[in-house]
Amino acid sequence: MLTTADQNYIKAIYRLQLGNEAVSTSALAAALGVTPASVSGMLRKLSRSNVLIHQRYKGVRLTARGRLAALQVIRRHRLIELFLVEILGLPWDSVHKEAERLEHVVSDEILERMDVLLGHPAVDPHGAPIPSHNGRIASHAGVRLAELDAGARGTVSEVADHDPDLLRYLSDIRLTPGAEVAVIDRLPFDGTVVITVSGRQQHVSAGVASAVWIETT
Amino acid sequence: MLTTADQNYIKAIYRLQLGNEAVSTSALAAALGVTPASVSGMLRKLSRSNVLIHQRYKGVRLTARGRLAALQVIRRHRLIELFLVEILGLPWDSVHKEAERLEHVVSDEILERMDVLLGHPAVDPHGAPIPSHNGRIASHAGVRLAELDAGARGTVSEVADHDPDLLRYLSDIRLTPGAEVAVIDRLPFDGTVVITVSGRQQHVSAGVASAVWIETT
DNA sequence: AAGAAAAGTTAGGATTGCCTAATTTAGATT
DNA sequence: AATCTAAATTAGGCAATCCTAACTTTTCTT
Ligand SMILES: [Mn+2]
Ligand SMILES: [Mn+2]
Ligand SMILES: [Mn+2]
Ligand SMILES: [Mn+2]
Repeated sequence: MLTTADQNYIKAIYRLQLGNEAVSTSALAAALGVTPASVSGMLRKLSRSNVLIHQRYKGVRLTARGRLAALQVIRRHRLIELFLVEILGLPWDSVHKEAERLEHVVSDEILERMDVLLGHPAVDPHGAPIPSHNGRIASHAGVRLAELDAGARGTVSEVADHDPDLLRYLSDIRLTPGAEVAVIDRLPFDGTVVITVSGRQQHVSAGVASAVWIETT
Repeated sequence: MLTTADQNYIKAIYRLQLGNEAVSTSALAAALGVTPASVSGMLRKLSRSNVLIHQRYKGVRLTARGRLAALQVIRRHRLIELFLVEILGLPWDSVHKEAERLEHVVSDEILERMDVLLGHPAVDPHGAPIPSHNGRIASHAGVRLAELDAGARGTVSEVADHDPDLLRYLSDIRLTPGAEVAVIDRLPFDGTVVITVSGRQQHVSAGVASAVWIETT
């Protein structure tokens, strides 16, 4: 059985591996908030349970089993987030942290009930796709707002979910999944993007703009 | 901070301590499914954090702090059970085990939302009172069905929540909290109780009858 | 290509919570 | 009061997961 720590490591590797290159020990350590030494130890242990392949000094990759395990944890995480927002009415900026704990303890039966109650939803509160039971996941359609040029328009498909402050700010300026956005201009010197969202014109910093994905229309 | 193990120990001591005598190491070990040696170790640790007082070879008692902590965990447990039954629609015989894990990881914010959504309920799905925030709890009104004599009548106030098989059986025969019961007879030789519940006459064994509490009318 | 810097691993240790086996204490029996 | 038994405790270990410090390997710079 995979422990909570195992699941967190596997999930972090999955996220860092998008693009499919091997994940470095230090990147993992940074993502998990532990020391590189701890990561080395855990990787040795996890490779024994065949969820990943670790090449000493070269990095780590999930196996098919590891990838499935990661997607199942992500499914739990995202369903729980949506449940907390939709059914319990928690603010969307706080549910990520909650789901980070609950994803390891909610039973399959409870998760199934949540899924049914939510009507088999396709995306979480931040617009991220919810993987299916067997690890199928919709591919990420969308470009970072930071990469769009003046004249582009589209719909917000997803926003980064980690930072509560950022999420509250995005709520404030209506830059949430589903919102219609038009890019008016991009300032060349610092990447600030000038946009129109729900009728209003806004300036968003390059940092914020790279935390928002747009599906162009 | 109290760990999951700490909380389970404290809760078990609270339950065994009803009546207020000190709880023995072996009783605790049996309740928690660990060895007496493990209990001795944990008691030493817990007494350092002032939730209980352990007199070597004499037994253990919760302090006021420990009692409050126990009641807060019990509050979580019971609210979660009710939430799982009422909102998620899980069967009442399965929620105890789920709550046993979730009680340690659900945040105060989530718990508060559950409480509101459920309308500040007074009892859990098995009829057990839900302690308040600050550790106030309704006293247990009711006598075991096993102790009633022919002619007695009343309402089921609570049933034992641990055994799923027993709970399914009680559901089957309608002997659930709120049900009206009349005692027709009690067989002297083995304690079997003959009752009427929702129009039907039933024989229940002494074991079952001692798992059901009745508030007599 | 040599040396320095960065990245990664190993060694050794802490903590938590459990175990078994050995020992000690309390309480009951004679 | 001595002895036996049952209960409880201590001693010594193990697995998981983290840490710091020391060492090794890879990569970058010159
Ligand atoms: Mn999230
Ligand atoms: Mn997590
Ligand atoms: Mn229960
Ligand atoms: Mn528990």
